[in-house]
Amino acid sequence: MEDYLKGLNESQFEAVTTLQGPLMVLAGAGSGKTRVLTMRIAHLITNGVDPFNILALTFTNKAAKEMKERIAKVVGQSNARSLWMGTFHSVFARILRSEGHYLGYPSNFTIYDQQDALNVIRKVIKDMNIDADLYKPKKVQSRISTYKNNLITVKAYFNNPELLEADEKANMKFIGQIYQKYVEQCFKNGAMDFDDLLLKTNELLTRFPEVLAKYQDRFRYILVDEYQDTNHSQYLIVKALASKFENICVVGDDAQSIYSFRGANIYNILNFKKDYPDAFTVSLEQNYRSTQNIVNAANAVIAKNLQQFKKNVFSENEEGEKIKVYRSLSDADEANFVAGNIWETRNREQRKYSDFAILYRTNSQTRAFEDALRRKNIPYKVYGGLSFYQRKEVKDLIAYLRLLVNENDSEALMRIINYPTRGIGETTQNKLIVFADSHNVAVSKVLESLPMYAPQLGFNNGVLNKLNDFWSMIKAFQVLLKTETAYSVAMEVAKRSGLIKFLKDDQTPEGISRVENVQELMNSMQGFIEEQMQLEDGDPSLPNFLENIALSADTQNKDNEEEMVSLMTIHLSKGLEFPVVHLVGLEENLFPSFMSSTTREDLEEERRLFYVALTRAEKQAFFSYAISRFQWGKITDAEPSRFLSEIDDEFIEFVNPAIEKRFINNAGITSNIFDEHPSEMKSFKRVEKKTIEKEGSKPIAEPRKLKPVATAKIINPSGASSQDIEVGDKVRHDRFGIGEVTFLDGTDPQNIKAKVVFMHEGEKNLILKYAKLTKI
DNA sequence: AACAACATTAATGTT
DNA sequence: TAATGTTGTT
Repeated sequence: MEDYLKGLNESQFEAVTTLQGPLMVLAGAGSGKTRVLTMRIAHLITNGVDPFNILALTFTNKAAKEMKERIAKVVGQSNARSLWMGTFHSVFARILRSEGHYLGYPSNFTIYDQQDALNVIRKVIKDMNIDADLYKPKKVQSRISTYKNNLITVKAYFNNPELLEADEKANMKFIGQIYQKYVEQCFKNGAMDFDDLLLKTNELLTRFPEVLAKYQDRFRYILVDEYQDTNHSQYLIVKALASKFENICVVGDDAQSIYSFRGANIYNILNFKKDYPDAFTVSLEQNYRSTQNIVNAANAVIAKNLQQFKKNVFSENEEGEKIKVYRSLSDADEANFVAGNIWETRNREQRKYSDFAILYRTNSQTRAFEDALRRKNIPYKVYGGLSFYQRKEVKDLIAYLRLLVNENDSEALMRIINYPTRGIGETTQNKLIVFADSHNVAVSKVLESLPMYAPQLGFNNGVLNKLNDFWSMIKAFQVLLKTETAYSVAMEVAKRSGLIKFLKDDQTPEGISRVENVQELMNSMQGFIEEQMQLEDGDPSLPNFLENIALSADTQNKDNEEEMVSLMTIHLSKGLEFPVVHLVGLEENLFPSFMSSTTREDLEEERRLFYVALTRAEKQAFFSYAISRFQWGKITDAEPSRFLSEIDDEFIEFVNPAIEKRFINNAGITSNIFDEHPSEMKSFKRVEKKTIEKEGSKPIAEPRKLKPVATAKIINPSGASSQDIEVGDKVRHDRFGIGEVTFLDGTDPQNIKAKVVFMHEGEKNLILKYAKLTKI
């Protein structure tokens, strides 16, 4: 037996060695899925399959890269290299580059990311002169995305009475026209958005049988990772390609389908057996990652979902500790607890900071944790968020580079035609666009033949010269591109366009960081080029670099070496594991998200998300929630997430820091359910809310007990005036009006909370720093 | 054209 | 609140 097959359990072995025909591998969390996938590919190659004939589709670029490395270790570099492995988007972008001419696309088409696409949509809506309040660009964009993912082209849309009617009813009757104009604009620009990469691939394979045959023949063995998160468009591509040999292996876990907002269709995996009646199914049910307690708790929650395969995920690891649940007063409080707990646990158990992760539902929760960690001098790293390549200054430079590669990209052109400012103003720009539109040519074509168009454009000589200068500059860059490396061209662009100088003129900290970001872009480019040069079939060209950054959001590599706590959204954490996980913000309307509380499907997805989060933990998990949270610019009350009540008591334990108990008692809230009757937790949701509201709005009987923990200074953000505030003071608030301070809490002057009973608005928890109270 | 003041919106998740 | 877009002023 081959070495790599040793140590596989029975079902893993089956999944790895069943090479022919359709196969579905249901891989529970932590069941060694990646190992199975890599070993399976290695096994294919060892058994004489040419790597050239294998297509492996992953969910992220990172996953592809890691897997490739692992495969290379088994079958050698050269074998691994000729594999086709990558995300749907990157693999089919590559195919479209060589086959796009069938559809009228140039091979150098630009890939628009979400933001680029949104900008185009904004302009389309503006040009149509329709009510921008009704047609929110983001909403329109997600509509269009849904259509594309379901292969509803513009034509199909207008031929579909149901859709037309639905949009009319939704007061969105212009959607179709916006869709049409958007598609036309992208095509004119020689650009595809993310959804196009899949949609156009489908079009290519459907309309041109010879192309389909070519790739069917090429991809004799197809593997799809994270199959539960594929959308309809992806499903059809896979189906078409696999229909000849039917050597299709899909791997996934229906319990971890968390991307329906992006069009993922869980029925792709649930119905796999219908698509391939002969399919063989293997379930990987043993979890090697987590303690029994964690696995059981996760199972308890996911069991509430109706739509799923029956599985029995189990662990034979140690039983492990119960999951500790912390209740806190505010988001800041929660963050302080988590930071403190990480510090203590690290010391107590001799752990590294990199053993810890803080997982949250929304990116906006990051800030509080960053603050708390920084105060305690705990090193941390935030993953995701605004990616480096989304920053304005970086996008500006990239726009130049894009324009060099694809002149037709009018988006890029207009972005930089007057940036840095070179006297080509709004009026001139508008005239250019209108003219180009009405003559049905790209803006670049107008600039290209400026002398010819000049009489009709009616620009004065000054403007003409400026336009000429700009375009000659771009042309000069293009010439450079033929002889120089991408890096030196970019350097030249940055300097000669005046971009660097423009940025350097701004000596504020933000300005300086912008210059650094541009430098960083250059560095990453240099790194990319070096990496590509080392590859036998590498491609260090500028177009390839641009494609790479367009399709990779996961640019931040997880530095395992670094001693840092990881902060990320649950979505981002999929596929990762950490010894200790803090799952935070477990509140109704946050997790589950307020957007998801309406339909059962949405709620089930939130539950799967919870399942994913909890199963990231190897040894210990901590839950936390706050009873009030600062969001949308004000403090809102919150109640614990329903998911907490879905876990049996035997797996969790409620703990609260002493200081908080004091607060609760002092405040006259008789909510001691956490301390004295843990067995009543099942009903705490209803009980607690009522208790707080009822007790909180009562006039406080014994004001003396409410002696302030601290006398706080009102910290006015402007710093202009600050005054002392104490319990009993009458205060005025911008929005809530006049009220009386009934309680103060907190020792850190930056973070003092006040309970104020307002005359009309009732009781509010306020953080002094933000509340801008005036003493009266 | 550049800047400042003002107004609005946002914050489920991402290839 | 913070980030972004819009309008107004010079």
